[in-house]
Amino acid sequence: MAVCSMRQKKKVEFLTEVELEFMTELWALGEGSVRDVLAQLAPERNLAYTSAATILRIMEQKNFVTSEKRGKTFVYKPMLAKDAYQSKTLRDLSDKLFDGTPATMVARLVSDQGMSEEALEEIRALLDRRLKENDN
Amino acid sequence: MAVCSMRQKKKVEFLTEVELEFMTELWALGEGSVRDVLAQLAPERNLAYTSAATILRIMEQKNFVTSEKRGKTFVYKPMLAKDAYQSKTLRDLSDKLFDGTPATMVARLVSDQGMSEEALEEIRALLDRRLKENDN
DNA sequence: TTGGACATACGAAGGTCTTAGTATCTACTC
DNA sequence: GAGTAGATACTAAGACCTTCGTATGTCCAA
Repeated sequence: MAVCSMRQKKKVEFLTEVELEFMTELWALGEGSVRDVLAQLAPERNLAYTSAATILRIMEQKNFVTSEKRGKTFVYKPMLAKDAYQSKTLRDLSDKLFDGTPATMVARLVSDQGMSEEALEEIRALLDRRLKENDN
Repeated sequence: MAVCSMRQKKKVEFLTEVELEFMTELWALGEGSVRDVLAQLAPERNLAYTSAATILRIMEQKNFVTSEKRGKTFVYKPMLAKDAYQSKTLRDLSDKLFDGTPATMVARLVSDQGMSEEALEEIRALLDRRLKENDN
């Protein structure tokens, strides 16, 4: 039955829904215990302590976090920077839903409503900087 | 046991991995039968005909596609435009991984490698157009 | 009308994910 | 040393996903 979990033949690449929720708190905190993470969640989340502990333990098995015993409790720390995970996720999404052309993705973002004029300006500034770099 | 599948209390929002794979082919084809979709998949995919049929039937239950009997076979058609699904997905990703600020997302896309100079130029042009519109 | 080719419907196996209960461990206190 | 509080480990239930086999249905030709 539970033959899996021991070794992972296929490298686990992406966080599940709940794992992302937890990782988001860890990214914000830098590191934290089960209780720390739990405290960050919305009050209406109502997740049992043992559930949170299980989730973090699994995340460690998947090498998304490391743990360090401090006193009698484990403190968990992300092994994956948020930036890096963002990039990885975008690459994946681009491949699967945007024909592998990230430009289409940006185009969709920019042409959709929901971006302020400042945000758009900011992005253009970024692009200009980037294009200038490439000239060198 | 199988209490589910009959009615769906929670509206299904996103395609699963395989559903996205199928939907991608349907978007490309416009519409198609089980056999049509199967033919579009990579040869090494080796998916049984009945599996493909099951997947499409489930997608219909979830209202991702509609079917129409033509002769003795069903022809399936997307109920969701690719554009719309792209937008929806980006919004979701922005909320979950980019603190709800799409600009961060574009920034990450643009600063990561993997975008050609042409693509960058193209996006800048798009932005310029967009910003000009806003001025009116 | 019977057989064959091809289609759909259903059920089930095996996997992962989420959640939480129960058991166990550890350290401190009285 | 026994008890208690708080932590971790284990097990399991229930939901959903992917895949496919088997059963059933339909149409056409000989």
